[in-house]
Amino acid sequence: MTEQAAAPAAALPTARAWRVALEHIEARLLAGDLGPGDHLPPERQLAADLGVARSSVREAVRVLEVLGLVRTATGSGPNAGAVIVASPEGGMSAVMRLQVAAHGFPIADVVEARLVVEPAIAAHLARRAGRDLRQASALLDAMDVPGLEPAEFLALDARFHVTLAEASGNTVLSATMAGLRDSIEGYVLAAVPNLPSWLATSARLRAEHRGIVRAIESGDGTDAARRLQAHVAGYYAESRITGDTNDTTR
Amino acid sequence: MTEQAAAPAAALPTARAWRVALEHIEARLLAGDLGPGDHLPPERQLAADLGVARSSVREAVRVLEVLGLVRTATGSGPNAGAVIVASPEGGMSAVMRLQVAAHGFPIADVVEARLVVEPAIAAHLARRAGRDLRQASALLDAMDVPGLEPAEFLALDARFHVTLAEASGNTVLSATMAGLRDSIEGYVLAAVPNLPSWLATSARLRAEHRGIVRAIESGDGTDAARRLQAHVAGYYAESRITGDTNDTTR
DNA sequence: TTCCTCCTGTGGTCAGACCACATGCGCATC
DNA sequence: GATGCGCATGTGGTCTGACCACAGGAGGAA
Repeated sequence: MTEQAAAPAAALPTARAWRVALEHIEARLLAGDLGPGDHLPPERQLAADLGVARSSVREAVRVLEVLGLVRTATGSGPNAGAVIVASPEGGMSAVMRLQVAAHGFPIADVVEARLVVEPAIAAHLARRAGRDLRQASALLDAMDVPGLEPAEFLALDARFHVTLAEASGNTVLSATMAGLRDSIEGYVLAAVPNLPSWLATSARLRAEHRGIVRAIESGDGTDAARRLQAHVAGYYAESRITGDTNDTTR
Repeated sequence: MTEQAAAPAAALPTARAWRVALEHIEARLLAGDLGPGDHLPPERQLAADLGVARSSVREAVRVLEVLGLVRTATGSGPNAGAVIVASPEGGMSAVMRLQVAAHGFPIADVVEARLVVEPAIAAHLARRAGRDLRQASALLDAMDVPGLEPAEFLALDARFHVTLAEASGNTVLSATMAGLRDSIEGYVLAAVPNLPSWLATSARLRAEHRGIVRAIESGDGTDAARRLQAHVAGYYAESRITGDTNDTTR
């Protein structure tokens, strides 16, 4: 329906100017003409080259910025301008977070996706040679500090899970995991009061984390996946996360 | 260095206007104030309310549009304006496709992500009660038509895999799968000439598809996952997909 | 009652201007 | 000749105001 771009070829409804700019940049990326570290042409020049207004170019650049493809900076010099960075975490988080906010992604689906994806990552990680779990272990040590606030603990917990995904060495998997986790961060925090006992729960989570790391290190992918599945599912069941937050904090 | 945004708290560097608009809309979404089907306020009014220029509001709306959260239309009446739609496929595809183009997502990582995610989806689907694979089966029937061009066949193949993900009933998983598949579509097509024999390969793919559906229908998640893993891995190995396309077609 | 016309409000785009900022050249000074 | 400082320059960020195309609906004319 919205795919009029794939329509025959007759009377294309005057390609929108910002899309012209976006596709121009995408084409230059695909052609290898632009790559990480390179600067986009100045907005004014790009506008002149493409025959569109600068505001249209800016809309395209804005999209690229939110998607994590470019970083913009004012001023002059090598650090100024729009630079290709290709850091996907921000973009994945943005799309998932906003889709959750707009009810395009039900919370339950995000949780379920974690239950599908994360054990698979753990199993994959267990099979992977040369894995390095020191960073993840360091986070577990940090979580053993007594007296942590739930918010602090859960922040470390989130980092732990994302770090595991990063240890897989796969940018797509880690960015996806980061997005999944970020998109429901607010809801996870809001559901803490539902827990029967924060102390008991946090202790259990810490023990489960250690067990997961141990399983991965021993190369037992099946066990790691099973433990991770139970770990994630258990917490969500206990905290009874729903979509009713309405406490946006910021 | 560029992280002056994370500075103490003093003299926050004047939040960028477009971000103000974006966060305002996100907050209204989170608060349930806006939902699918609702209209965003007119750009001019939103600009006046927030004390920013209309161009800044437009940048925010543009981001939302690319992320698949709103659909915009000119004119007047119920269908005009910016309407919340929350269709995630477009946004996921956009972020993944552009990240691949900018070398933020190596092709190998996308392929590997499929190898991790898709078998997990299949296993999850096999365990799911009330699954409906009729649509997927119909696609397989369509792929049995003799004389299909590789491009046609692969388009159906892509639809089959995405349809399987959709059958899981999980919007996050299906949108992710769609994004993964879309992001490397061009490369898959470009690698067809690498195949030793298209006829033999397509025949094998068709047989494997049937086997996968059979495994899922029989509820054997382990077998379904194993078959899907071998199916995807086998094709990529045989077609020797690389990141060297440089044939952007459009 | 029906039909047609024009008014209205919407997004889409453009043009031009100004600002804040970081750099680095070039001049004045030592 | 070496050194230090100030301003020209070019960048993104923002605002203002204008015009266009379009779709719907109100209102008048038949």
